Amino acid sequence: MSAALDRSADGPIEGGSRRLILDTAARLLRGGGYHQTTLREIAEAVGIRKASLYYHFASKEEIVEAVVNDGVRFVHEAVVAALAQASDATPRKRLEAAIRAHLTALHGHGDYTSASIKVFTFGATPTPDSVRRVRRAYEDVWRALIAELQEAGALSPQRAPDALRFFLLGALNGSTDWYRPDRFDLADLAREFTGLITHGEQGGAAAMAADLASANR
Amino acid sequence: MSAALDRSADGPIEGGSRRLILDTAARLLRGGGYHQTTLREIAEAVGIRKASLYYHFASKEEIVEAVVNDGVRFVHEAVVAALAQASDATPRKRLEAAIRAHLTALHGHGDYTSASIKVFTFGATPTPDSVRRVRRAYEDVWRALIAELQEAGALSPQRAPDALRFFLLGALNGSTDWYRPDRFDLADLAREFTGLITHGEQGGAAAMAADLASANR
DNA sequence: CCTACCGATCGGTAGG
DNA sequence: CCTACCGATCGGTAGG
Repeated sequence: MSAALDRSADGPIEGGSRRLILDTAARLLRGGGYHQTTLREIAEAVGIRKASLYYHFASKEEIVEAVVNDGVRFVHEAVVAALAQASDATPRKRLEAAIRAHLTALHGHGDYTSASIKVFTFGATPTPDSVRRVRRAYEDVWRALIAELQEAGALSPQRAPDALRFFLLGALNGSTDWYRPDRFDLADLAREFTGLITHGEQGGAAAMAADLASANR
Repeated sequence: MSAALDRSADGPIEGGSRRLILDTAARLLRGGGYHQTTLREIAEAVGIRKASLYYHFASKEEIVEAVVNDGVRFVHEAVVAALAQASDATPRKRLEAAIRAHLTALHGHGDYTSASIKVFTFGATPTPDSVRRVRRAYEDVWRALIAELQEAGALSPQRAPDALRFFLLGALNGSTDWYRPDRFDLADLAREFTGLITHGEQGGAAAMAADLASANR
């Protein structure tokens, strides 16, 4: 939570109120989406009256926007960190690290990330600009990674990068509809998914050669 | 529309009323999902009063259920038909035909199919049994196809079939979030997606050999 | 298929 | 952070 957003000096409010509201909203949005989640539910779960939410936020949309952006930023940072840590790994391993980080952020931590996926649309109102910006920034990470992997030969250069990105992110985010912690292991899933798309038209030989070249540099 | 469901003999109702309601509901559900779409909207778009909807359906849920099931059945039949027509093709071509049929049904015909994807959850009420059955029946088509392709070597037998199915169907259905007719060609997308997952750990050589063997039998 | 109506609930505001 | 209230709208029903 940034200090600029903390209004604890402005009124009858303790430190974590705003964050508590967002935590609660994230949990409910994750389950119900935009329209199903009501301000009364959020307020009741927090332990305050509904009208009190308006001391912290100007509207329902502002609450949802904050949750969604936090969720995407969290995945974004997790993937960037994983790629930085795997900067010397093979292209394949870098892809696997990015996929694992995305899946882990999506399922392993809190509710913000899942809520972000669930709230793809903001109902009748258009998607806020800030949300589009934050999403776009994260997509750029994958744009760059896919370009890198295609150059390195770990992903077939014959595949259209946009289709590849849409396909992969769609498959990863779709996991919110079927993933169950007791049934899947996130590291296993990441390995499976990486194996699924790691070979191009030329097949595994080229990718293996690329892996070796990368490991030796 | 089955004759058993046509109640045109029961009251002041013309032939296509029920179907017109479902067509309209499908269009609105596709855009807004379960909670955003209201009975008033549907009625107004049809040109009747909201209360009149209850002459044809017992509840909002019944309308949505009919749309969702019709949508899944439509994709199901399209994919089965495509596979039947490609029964002599290579495993790769069969997969591509199934993917193309799924994408075409999803984006090329009416609103039922997209509405089915959009209405993944039925709000607070649990997903109706009929919906679960219809969805499951369609998943079984992919279960069988994936098993067939893994046996034939077109998909790596090292990949967990369930993860593969979730991954692929998630990616295909996620296309409702980004697909634009003016930007993508469905046949091109199908070819891209097929190329993406068509090679296993052994790489393209094994798959190519399998294709040749299949083509020669 | 209609008019008329229902209680419940929605997001949001007034005023403290 | 509260009590009290708002108009609008929801899915659904009565009765024809």
